[in-house]
Amino acid sequence: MFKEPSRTVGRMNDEPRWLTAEEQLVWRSYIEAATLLEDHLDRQLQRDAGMPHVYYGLLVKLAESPRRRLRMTELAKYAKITRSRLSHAVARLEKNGWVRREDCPSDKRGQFTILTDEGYEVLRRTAPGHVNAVRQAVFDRLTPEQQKSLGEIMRIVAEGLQPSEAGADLPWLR
Amino acid sequence: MFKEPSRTVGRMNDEPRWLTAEEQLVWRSYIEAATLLEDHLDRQLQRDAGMPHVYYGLLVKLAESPRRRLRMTELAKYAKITRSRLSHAVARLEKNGWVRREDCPSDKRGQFTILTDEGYEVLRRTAPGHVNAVRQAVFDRLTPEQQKSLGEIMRIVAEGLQPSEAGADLPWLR
DNA sequence: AAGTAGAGATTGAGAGTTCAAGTATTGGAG
DNA sequence: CTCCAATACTTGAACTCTCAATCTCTACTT
Repeated sequence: MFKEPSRTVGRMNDEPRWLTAEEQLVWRSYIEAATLLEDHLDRQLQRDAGMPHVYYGLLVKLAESPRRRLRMTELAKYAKITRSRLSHAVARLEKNGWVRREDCPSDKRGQFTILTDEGYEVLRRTAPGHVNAVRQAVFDRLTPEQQKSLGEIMRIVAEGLQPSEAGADLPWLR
Repeated sequence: MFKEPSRTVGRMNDEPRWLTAEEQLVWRSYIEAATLLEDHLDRQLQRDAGMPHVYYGLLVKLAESPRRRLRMTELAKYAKITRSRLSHAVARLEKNGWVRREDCPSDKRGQFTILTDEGYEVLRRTAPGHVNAVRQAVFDRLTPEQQKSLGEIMRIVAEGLQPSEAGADLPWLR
């Protein structure tokens, strides 16, 4: 990405393992596609649903949850965002009337975020357009094998970046 | 993602083509990995280099360019970001002394962004850490086949989202 | 029964991004 | 040569995100 791999022989090698030419191409493709895609979906949803992609994702998670509600921390975990970011997001969605908060009865610190009927309606109205955008940008262009492959690859990458559930209490084993 | 595919037979079908269960899993994995990864790299670079991932990418593009300079529009195109975003970004990088501007002699509207020695130095110092982060998060976890596959897939997706160069003037052929 | 470390969530300020509108310049068309 | 649509880039305001507090409440621990 920035230097040639060193051909150093016969001595300690502190040289970082630079990306090979092929790896660079892969990485570049990834960055470009990810940037363009997120950008594309953000614009699509901003235009058609009045919110960025992340916010849409939050509503989807809520819609899929029992009683259309989730605790903040849970929602944050599912959406892979920080609690702080979620707080701001929910504040905004609440202002839109798409979501409302409710105190958790069993834990006074806790808050539920609940998808309102209005929020559900927004989702119902805009989901088709969004699915269509995703299809056009991704699935319609890939063979079934590539789709499967993409799933496996991204699952691996995601797992590597999570505070892994299993064995989380046995940090010395990681 | 939100509804079951309809089994409608024998009439016009306006029903959007919802994602199948497998497609949903793929998409979910993609979103999660992409979110976690961008987040991870942003944090890593913010900590070690004092800038977000996109800004780092800009410096890299400049470093790779002849005379370490690029026209704004060009740089924006390479980095897949809008000119507006780039303007703000360059303003910030300029304030850091990592980049400077120069007027284009042949086109008075034009501006070059030029990587300063100081900017180059930041890159030299922080590149190893960044490459390492990328390796750890991505390449070290994937087989060579998966790496190749990822490259092909993302190249396809990226191409689909670009204002395709070739035939751009023959929109009816697209 | 306090005392306290930690969990759940929010806040505000600063940094980054978007969108629409702005300025300046260029390359033709007539 | 004049006009003007298109290009190159910038700007400001509104919005979003991050980071470091902060606040409240819970669950121990002693």
